Amino acid sequence: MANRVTVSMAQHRKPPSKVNCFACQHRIESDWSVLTDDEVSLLDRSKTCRKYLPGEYIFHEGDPCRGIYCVASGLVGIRKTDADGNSVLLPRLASAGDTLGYRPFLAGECHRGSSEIMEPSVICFIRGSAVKELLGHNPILGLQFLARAAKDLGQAEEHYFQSVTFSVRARLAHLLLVLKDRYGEVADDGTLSIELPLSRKDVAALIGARPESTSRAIRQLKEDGVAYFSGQTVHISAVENLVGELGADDHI
Amino acid sequence: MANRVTVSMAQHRKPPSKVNCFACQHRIESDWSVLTDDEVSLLDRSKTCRKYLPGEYIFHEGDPCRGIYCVASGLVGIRKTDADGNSVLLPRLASAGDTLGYRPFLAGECHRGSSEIMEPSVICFIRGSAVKELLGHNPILGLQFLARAAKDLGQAEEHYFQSVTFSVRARLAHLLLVLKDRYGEVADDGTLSIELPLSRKDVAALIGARPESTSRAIRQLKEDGVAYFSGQTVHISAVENLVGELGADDHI
DNA sequence: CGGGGGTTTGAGTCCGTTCAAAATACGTGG
DNA sequence: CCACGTATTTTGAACGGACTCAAACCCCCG
Repeated sequence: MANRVTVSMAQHRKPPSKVNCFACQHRIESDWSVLTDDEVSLLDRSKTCRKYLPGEYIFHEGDPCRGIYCVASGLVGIRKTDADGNSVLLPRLASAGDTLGYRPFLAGECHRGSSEIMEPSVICFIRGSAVKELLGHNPILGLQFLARAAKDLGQAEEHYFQSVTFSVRARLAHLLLVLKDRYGEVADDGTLSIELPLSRKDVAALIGARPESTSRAIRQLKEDGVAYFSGQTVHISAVENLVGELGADDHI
Repeated sequence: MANRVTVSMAQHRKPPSKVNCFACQHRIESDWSVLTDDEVSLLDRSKTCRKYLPGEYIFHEGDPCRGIYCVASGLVGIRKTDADGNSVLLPRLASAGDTLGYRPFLAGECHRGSSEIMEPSVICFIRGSAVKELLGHNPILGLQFLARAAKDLGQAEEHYFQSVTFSVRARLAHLLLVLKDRYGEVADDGTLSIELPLSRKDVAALIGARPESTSRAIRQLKEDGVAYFSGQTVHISAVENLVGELGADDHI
């Protein structure tokens, strides 16, 4: 039902740039769910919200980290660029309810990547002092963050492992499997279709490959009947095939 | 003073497999430094210690995570293996004072890699219930772990980035730069030499490459006068050269 | 009906892998 | 101390995947 309300609101007007933490439905299933009313109130008072459009940046590599960001709606990625201009998107997209920049904040470091808006988004910034106060006040919040960090660390190590052992094609298949949970829809005939929130270039950056290589991998998957790309949407007849791309390649 | 006692003990006999947390000199510069005496006492009572020899495993991929491990001495690596038998060492070696397996424990997951002993080691196992109790009792410990996890996450993402953008040669150079802090020694003439605690195969697994490729990269570095390998020791005349391998390749 | 960016395709090259063989190091027993 | 067998490391040649550069294509928008 809450879903329905949101949808109808979206039809009337864009999400307001000033978000109310109490009303924020994402909060209750985020790390912030453990806060008391008083603490939520502090959180609410300590934040500033802003709308962003695709291509904009929230912060840049090397910027000092003065607090953390909370995605109220939209989608944002972390981009890292090396000296030669090679650019990579870290395989950790943040959407509504996700916290952004908590890693450098907690490690006491500068931002190590630039956060780039991929879809129109509303982002809340929470002052570092408030985060510190909340962490000191409510130990459970720290444990929430800890579990989150531990999960993200596992993901990151998994991605490292895959980048070293998987081909571009397998990494693409894996990306589709991840995106299907968030952007996939099952049609009446049971086939799965995913509406990618990303351009080809960004898909490439996400799997750590050039756009050309990604394009070829896309064609291969099409030729082998695994996934059919047309524009931003992907059609998949059997998810098992995608999974098969990861494990044992094709051994009898 | 506690320092002096430990050192003189080490001169007489091998480190005892039963380690005393109070006397452990690594504790004071680890996450556990924030514990009170009572808490250290609990820690001490809740642990079991064991000696391990190279090639042994502390735990295996898929094992349930029943607690965390503390490296009293030695060196251990985390190995991940895929369906085809490809094996990779995560670029996160644990030596004396480091905590092992805290990630799956805090994320509530099974072990995602096997921890393999690289040097003769003494490892303490701390019961999960005790860790939970300590975390609930002393919020600062949670924040310590949080900062640790945040740092490790940064490292992991950096390694992902490098695996995608760097060549084998550059990754090897980077590994040397990391190992020099722990295993490097500066000779009288100012040159640096590193005694690698790893076989070639393990060096290869650490940078995510085949031994053959690693061997060729080693030869290249030798031919270009950057680093001279002979057996397990590496001689480096100018560290700047190593650093140069990372950034802008050779642009004038 | 043109631009113009993003995407795809093609050809050539480079890097890293694979497979196989030689060389070196290492431990053990004579 | 040397000889021998094994395991590790290095080398070589051939292959393959991914990258580079360049051109063609497509789609969206003016």
